[in-house]
Amino acid sequence: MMKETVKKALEHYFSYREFRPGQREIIEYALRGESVLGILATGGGKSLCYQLPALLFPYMTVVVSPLISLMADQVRQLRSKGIGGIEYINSALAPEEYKWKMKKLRDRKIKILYVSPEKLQQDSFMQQLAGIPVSLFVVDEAHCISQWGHDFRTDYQRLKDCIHRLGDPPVMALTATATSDVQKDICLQLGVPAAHTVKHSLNRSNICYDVQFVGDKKEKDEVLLYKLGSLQGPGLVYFRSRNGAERACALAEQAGISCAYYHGGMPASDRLLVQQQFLNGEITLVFATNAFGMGIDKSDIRFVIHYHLPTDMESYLQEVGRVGRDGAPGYTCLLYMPEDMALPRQLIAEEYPDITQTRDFVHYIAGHQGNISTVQSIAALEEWGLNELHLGILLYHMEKGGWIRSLERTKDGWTFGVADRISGNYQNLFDIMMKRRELRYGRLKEMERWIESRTCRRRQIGDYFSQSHSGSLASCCDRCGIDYSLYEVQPASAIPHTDQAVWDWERELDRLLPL
DNA sequence: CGGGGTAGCTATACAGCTACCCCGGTGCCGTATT
Repeated sequence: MMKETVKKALEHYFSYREFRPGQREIIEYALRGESVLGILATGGGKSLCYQLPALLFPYMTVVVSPLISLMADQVRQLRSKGIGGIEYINSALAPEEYKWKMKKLRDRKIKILYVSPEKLQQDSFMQQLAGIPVSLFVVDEAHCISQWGHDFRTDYQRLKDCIHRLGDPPVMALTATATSDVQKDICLQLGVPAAHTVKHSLNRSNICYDVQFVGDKKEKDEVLLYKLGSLQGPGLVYFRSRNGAERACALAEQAGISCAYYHGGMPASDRLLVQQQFLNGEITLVFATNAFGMGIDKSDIRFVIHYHLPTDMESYLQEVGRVGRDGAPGYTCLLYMPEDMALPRQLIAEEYPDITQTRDFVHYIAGHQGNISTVQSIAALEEWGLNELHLGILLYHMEKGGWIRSLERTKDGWTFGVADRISGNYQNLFDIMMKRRELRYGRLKEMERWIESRTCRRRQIGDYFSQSHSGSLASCCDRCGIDYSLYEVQPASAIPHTDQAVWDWERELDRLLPL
């Protein structure tokens, strides 16, 4: 009977007749009122997993989403299907809009509510939300809990209390990538039994993994330009610096290629424009930092090139995973020289405060025992040289250690209560952060090992996810051999490469001297 | 950490050297009276 209803809803709301692999299983957990962790490859229809049960449940479904733009997209998509009662609440709302939506919330007229993890840490908001019955608590892009929660956006590690305040509704965590460590972290943080995990093979058999070793920056630029000229688009080139993305974009423009760049330092309107143009096919090439990613729902990306290294394999796999979602062959290439390790290493190093900063800040806090205290971000920068991120990390660990409580963000800083008796042992606090940093260096090292390994790259990725990945549809990787003609604009046989033969000499040789 | 840019040096001026400094990612977050 239940099955009948679900099928009907699937057809009625989403116009699908059948579920895609994994969807039914995940939905069934939710309908039974049980928590679940769902791991579905990108483009596998993750949102449907919570949207469908949400429409069948009597009460509201709360969806935690990492990006404001992502919330807006989802709301728009559902509304376009004629589904009502879908709203998001975040800092992007105008005051009147906010008031109006809060009223709608109180009147229990919201069926699916999208919020940021930060919003859930706001006590005034939580008080209102806690008065509304909730049928399901969803964490979309749940790998953020592990990837961002420990340092970049610590509110991702604070969701458990929110769930409890909402009356412990069943939880649904969804993501496209998760190693066993990340799965453990997610389950622990959200109280999902580890056995309630629905996971499908993450092997992307249509992706080719190439790594090209270069001697210096000049050669890297040359290889990049050659690839941009020969590869079939649309394509994406990833950088770890905003400058790098802009520079390469200018270089490509000089070479007569139509393209754009994208990074977090641009005005939102420009970012949206580039994203839209790329989606519409008006631009077929984007030079981007890791800001470009989540919410880019383009299925026909044909190549992803990495000019710089990410800080770990998971980020790398997420980024290359954007290629070929339509199932057609996709080419990925990492351009690498050993010096490239310096940049991600430094990015990791910069993410944590140093020992002096930690000591001074702890001393300050220790001087306010038993009081309500506030710290302004600007003051923290002037006083202790702590940027917004460092301050957030320190407060997060102090909260965890029980030194402070009722931590809340204010307009331009933080407010919190300091415990009566705290040890003030900053060394301990510092060690915890350094342990985390070492862990991140270790993950960068894994990336280095993958690059330098002589064996099949796909197989190693499988090992990384504790799965066995072997089959590939087209070319597998540079260690197994690549048929470049699959990815180039014209088949190599039609137009022999002449002046670019430098990059292709091995293949050229093979062609001239069979066997 | 280490590459890239540049100021400063030399002292016919030039071009070329050195020493030094700079740079390096991801996103939320204000409101309020039912």
